[in-house]
Amino acid sequence: MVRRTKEDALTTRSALLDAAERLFSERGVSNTSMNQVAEAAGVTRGAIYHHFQNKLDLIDALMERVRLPVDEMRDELAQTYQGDPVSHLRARCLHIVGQVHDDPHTQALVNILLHKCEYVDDALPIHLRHLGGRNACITECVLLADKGKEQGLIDEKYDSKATVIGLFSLVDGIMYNWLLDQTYFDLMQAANQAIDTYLAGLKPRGA
Amino acid sequence: MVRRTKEDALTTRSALLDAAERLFSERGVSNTSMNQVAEAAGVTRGAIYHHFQNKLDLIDALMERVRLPVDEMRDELAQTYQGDPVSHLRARCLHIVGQVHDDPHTQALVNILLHKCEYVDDALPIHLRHLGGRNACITECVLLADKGKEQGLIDEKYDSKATVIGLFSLVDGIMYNWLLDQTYFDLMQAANQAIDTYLAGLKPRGA
DNA sequence: TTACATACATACATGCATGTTTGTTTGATA
DNA sequence: TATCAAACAAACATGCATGTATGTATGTAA
Repeated sequence: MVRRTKEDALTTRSALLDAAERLFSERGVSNTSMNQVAEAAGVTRGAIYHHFQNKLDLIDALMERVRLPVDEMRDELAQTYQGDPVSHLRARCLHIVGQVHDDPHTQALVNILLHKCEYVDDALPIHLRHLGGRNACITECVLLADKGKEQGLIDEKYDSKATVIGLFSLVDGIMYNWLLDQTYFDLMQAANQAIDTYLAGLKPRGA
Repeated sequence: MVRRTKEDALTTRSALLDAAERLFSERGVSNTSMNQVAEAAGVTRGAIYHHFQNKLDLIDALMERVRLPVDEMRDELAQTYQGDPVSHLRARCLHIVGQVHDDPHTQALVNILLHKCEYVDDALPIHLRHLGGRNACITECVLLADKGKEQGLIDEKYDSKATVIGLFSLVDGIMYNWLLDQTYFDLMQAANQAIDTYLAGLKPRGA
């Protein structure tokens, strides 16, 4: 059956994205063929190549559809936040982890990015978007860390950029390992304790 | 020219592993064909299929050749270490990072594991080895963390397993991000500060 | 020196993934 | 209502990756 109206076309497109997201996350990007995606969506490859140029374009649309946590974090960072900069950092990190924990779309996409695709030259545009968002987010958080140092909440000896990179790496690493084996530990508990530990370590010794 | 003596065969095998390690790390596992590996090693696919059953077997041999940092860490953990448990943990984490930083083979393999292969069912045996080593290492480090709590070096409120998972995730995340873009930050500096921060956060508040 | 096994190269068969092109059915538009 | 374009399906062409089978030259042991 051919979908005819524009709404139907959007339904098809959405079904294709859903199928791709699921299959990529389950079986890996390069291990999933366009035909498999089409079949899972109940159409043929003709539909895919009508809506998307190729597999990369399909992945690009996947990332376009889901706001990555770091992007959302940047938006919220722009808003005012009552509280000290360190609490602000903690809230944002926990928000990222929470989104991966609770939102299936986000979880699938992060899983794809961390475990189900290879960082090769062909996929460079996709990874550049990933990296670009992260770096911009880091840059903004460095300002927060600086503010924390000014307010005496973070020890002067710490370099702010390294501080933020460490914090983000901690969050990345926890999600990375949890997505590898979700039964091995509880994500939210581990994230809460680890972030608390790290942030506690930032305090000046005298305080 | 055909290699004839046993030594020559080992040379060929080694050249194949070198080529595979380089190509996989540069262009991704599923994006590199057996033919490309053979050509890079100066032989034909016949040589590969003589030495290895298939691509998975080739990767398996790659991992067999290089001792992963966590495996080495387990060995060293078994040895006696003068100093407190927390310093012990710090030294081991920095050793892992240092090995990735300094040893090209280790760096290539970790790069492959983190960025250049997809965690799909087909590659399960390889990833199981990876996970197994990590989990065993974590189990041993949990004992160290417990000892740290006994000695009053680590706050009682922290769960030891979560403590170790956080520490390992921090190390994983830093290597993960550094391998993504080695120009963005200095690995050893970031690792040193981040690990120090995390370990400092483990101390009891009163201390 | 003969005989066999090793260490490959070469050739073959197969299948699949991709990209493109063409065809068909309908909705939308004038 | 006639026409055009959208939304696909279906068929086609191509290339590559894999696995295997065969061939061959040489080291090695009896």
